[in-house]
Amino acid sequence: MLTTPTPTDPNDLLKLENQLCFPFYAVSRQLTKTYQPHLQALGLTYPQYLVFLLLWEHEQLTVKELGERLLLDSGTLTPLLKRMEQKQWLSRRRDPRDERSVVIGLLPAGRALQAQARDIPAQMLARVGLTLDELTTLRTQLTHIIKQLT
Amino acid sequence: MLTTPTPTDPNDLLKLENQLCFPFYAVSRQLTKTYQPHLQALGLTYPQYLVFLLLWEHEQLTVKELGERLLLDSGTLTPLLKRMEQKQWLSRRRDPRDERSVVIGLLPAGRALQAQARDIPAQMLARVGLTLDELTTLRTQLTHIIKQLT
DNA sequence: TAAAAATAAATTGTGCACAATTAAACATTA
DNA sequence: TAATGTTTAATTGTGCACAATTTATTTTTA
Repeated sequence: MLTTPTPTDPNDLLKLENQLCFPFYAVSRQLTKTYQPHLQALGLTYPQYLVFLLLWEHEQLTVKELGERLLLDSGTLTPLLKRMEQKQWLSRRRDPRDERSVVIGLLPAGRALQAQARDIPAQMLARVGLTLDELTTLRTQLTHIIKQLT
Repeated sequence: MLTTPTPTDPNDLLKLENQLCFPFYAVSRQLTKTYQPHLQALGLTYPQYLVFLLLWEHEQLTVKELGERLLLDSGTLTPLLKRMEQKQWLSRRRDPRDERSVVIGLLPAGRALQAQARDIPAQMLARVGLTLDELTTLRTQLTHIIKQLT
């Protein structure tokens, strides 16, 4: 045998179908598009929805804390939060005890959106067609990859 | 027993940690960041790299075909391809047999990049720390989700 | 405590992503 | 074949993402 056992083209790894990362990139964008109609009804974007998920749970968080949890920096968050502030959904003020920090606080109009968002997760789950088990397993794997890369 | 068997807060589904989609969103962005140093060395962005993966394999594709494979529309592709054209990596010309279509063709400078990109997939694979088996299984699942959502 | 280092946001500039609209070419059909 | 409808890109406008730099504040250290 002079040929290799599996005569693989060395360029096979550079084909789109063999990429690991493209499926992640594609799924992420398709998921965001699937959220679109639900979120549009509330007048918010997907990243803004993520900010609300945290604020509905915590009421108050600094920009730094939001950034750590969402893996976003101030270059992304500052303009995004300013847009949300303009809609009276949240407040932005310097922490008096540390003027470097900006504290983001949930306002009544923002709190009121939670009720309207309540059914979104279940509707999304139905749409992707995964069982709760599959979803949990997948989430564990993804969380592990995130930890690996961060 | 007056309480439910598993007394779950109805708002639990609206917590970030219980989201399906955030991990996808986060993994996708972290992966792109991990590509960054490799791609920067070649002077290209991640979406531009994806275009090259297709052109290295097919030499010529219409904007429509690129869009179908990458799930991107002309609003994204047209300016991206114009930037790649400016770097002499590819050509853009109308199809003489159907003037509606624009054919993207690989140019020598673009073809030459393939050699420099050859090691990127293996380095990325090592970086994410998945076995080839895990990767294959994951890719199958993701491809299924994409089909489900598209 | 004065100088140096570190931290937190904001700013600047580039490049996607995508919805919505427009324009041109082609196909269909009345 | 003229009118209608469809297809393909390009355009316009908004909102992320992120690298790199800047500014203000706080902490550390000499």
